[in-house]
Amino acid sequence: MHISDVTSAGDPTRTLALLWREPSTAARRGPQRGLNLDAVIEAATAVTDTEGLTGLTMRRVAQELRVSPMTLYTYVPGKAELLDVMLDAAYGRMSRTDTTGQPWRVRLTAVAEENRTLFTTHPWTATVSTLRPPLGPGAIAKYEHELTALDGLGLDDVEMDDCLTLLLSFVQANARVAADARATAQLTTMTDEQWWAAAGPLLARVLDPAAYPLATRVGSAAGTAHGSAHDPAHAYEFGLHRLLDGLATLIERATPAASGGS
Amino acid sequence: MHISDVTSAGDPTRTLALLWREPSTAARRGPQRGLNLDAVIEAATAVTDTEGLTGLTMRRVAQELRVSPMTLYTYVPGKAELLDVMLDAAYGRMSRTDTTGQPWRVRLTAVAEENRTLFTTHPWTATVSTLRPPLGPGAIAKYEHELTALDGLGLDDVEMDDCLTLLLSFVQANARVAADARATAQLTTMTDEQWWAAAGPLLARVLDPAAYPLATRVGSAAGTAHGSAHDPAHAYEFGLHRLLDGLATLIERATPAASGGS
DNA sequence: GCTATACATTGTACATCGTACAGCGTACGG
DNA sequence: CCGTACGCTGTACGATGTACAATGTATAGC
Repeated sequence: MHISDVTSAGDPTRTLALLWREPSTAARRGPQRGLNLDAVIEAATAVTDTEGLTGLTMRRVAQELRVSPMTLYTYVPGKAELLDVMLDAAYGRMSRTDTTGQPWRVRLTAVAEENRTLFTTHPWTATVSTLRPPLGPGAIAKYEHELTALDGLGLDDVEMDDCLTLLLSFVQANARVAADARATAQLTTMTDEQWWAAAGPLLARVLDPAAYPLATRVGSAAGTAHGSAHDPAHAYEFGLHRLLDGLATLIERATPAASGGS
Repeated sequence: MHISDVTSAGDPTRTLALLWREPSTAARRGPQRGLNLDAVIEAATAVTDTEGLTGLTMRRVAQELRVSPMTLYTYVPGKAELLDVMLDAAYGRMSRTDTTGQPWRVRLTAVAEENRTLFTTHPWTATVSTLRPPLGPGAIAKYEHELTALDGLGLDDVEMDDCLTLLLSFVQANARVAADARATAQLTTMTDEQWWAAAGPLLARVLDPAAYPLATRVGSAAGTAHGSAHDPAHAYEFGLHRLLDGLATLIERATPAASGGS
């Protein structure tokens, strides 16, 4: 039922120490640790990749590591912080294409594509809120990299952040739909196509086409065009083009010389 | 912890009958019903408006109606279907401004604004997945109304749906941030400003500005420009303008005559 | 009017979650 | 060599959605 979780729900000090792997100050006294933070992150990520955010439970991760559930709390203060470090680690592992010298459209498309790949390989990353991002090395490196794609276009600092936020928000929104589709399909054991195939005829019985002419016409046109009333891949292509067109009027006003390719 | 839920997780037949208020075929035999579906919807909506989606529990709604939790199952097959009818009811109550004759930019801005108002008055509507929308009278009326804003612009049916989807997806993504902010603030008893105020200095200690020049410069510029690293209202204005600019190149190619206002 | 039946309502119960807490055993600092 | 800090674990609690059986009520058919 539940799909999305919050990050950074814990104490910022503790979380930041975790993210930046601050070494423990005091000398270790007790027994050897059987695991380490990265092992926990890896196991948790593996579980969540295959079973979704609903599958991410402390018990499940512990089982994966052949350890009692409570043991995880030795390495992580709680589930929220675990999600934080998982996210930062995923950011850190993203591929970062060097597109210096290329037209800005190519550079922004690459940024979008890199995030799209992240959301594809780790669908759960699309559904967590990044309002309070994990301020770890991964997230910072990602931010730095993505800003370079917007550097030298005549935008001021705030505009650069605005453009990046808009672009990433679009890619994430698009990926959420795909993630939702997967989660819902798993939850209801019914794919989207099956659901629309079941709901469509039923709807036709109660729906008066004369009362809602546009809805019925456009709805069925869109439904038949892509498979089943919504095609994330098509929406991505369409949306990205519109969005870049929209950024173009801003960017080319700032630097009339810079004409983006494609 | 959990913010987002899925709609339409139940049997489409049962859900559609509920949405369209199909009268029960058989004659009523047992005791009088003490409530009705709309009362349940109203109570559930009131609870969720004030306490968020996490506050929406069957027990809580039942308590509001001074009834045992299991009683709700007389009026609704389950929580998923309850969310469906709640959403459709909220759609049905949305105000629909008549903007016929106005320039397309004005019309689309009105559509965006109406949805923004929905997400403001009922924040939870922004966080539920509408991949499988509640196909009730409210949702259909909303779809019909919003499509009229895109009618007569020379777009084909699929393009109309594409444009609307993109626009609504943007408004929803923006509203999700605001909803997340509220939920996180409630969960951690710490506002966004407080969180950034706590995390910022900590981050400055571990972050090397030389290694991440753009991130530190742009990050702090954006942070000081709006209150705290992200301002949903600003992002909305900025994004909507870019998005309409992007749609302009599509629309004005379709109908060179149609020049949008603003 | 009487009874059988359909239905509204409810208390109890179960599986699942995160995690607080106390106990147990280990290995290092003095 | 011993006290103590720390890793690890079993048990337990409150919260969730909802299945199930029991209880009571109002109507249909006679």
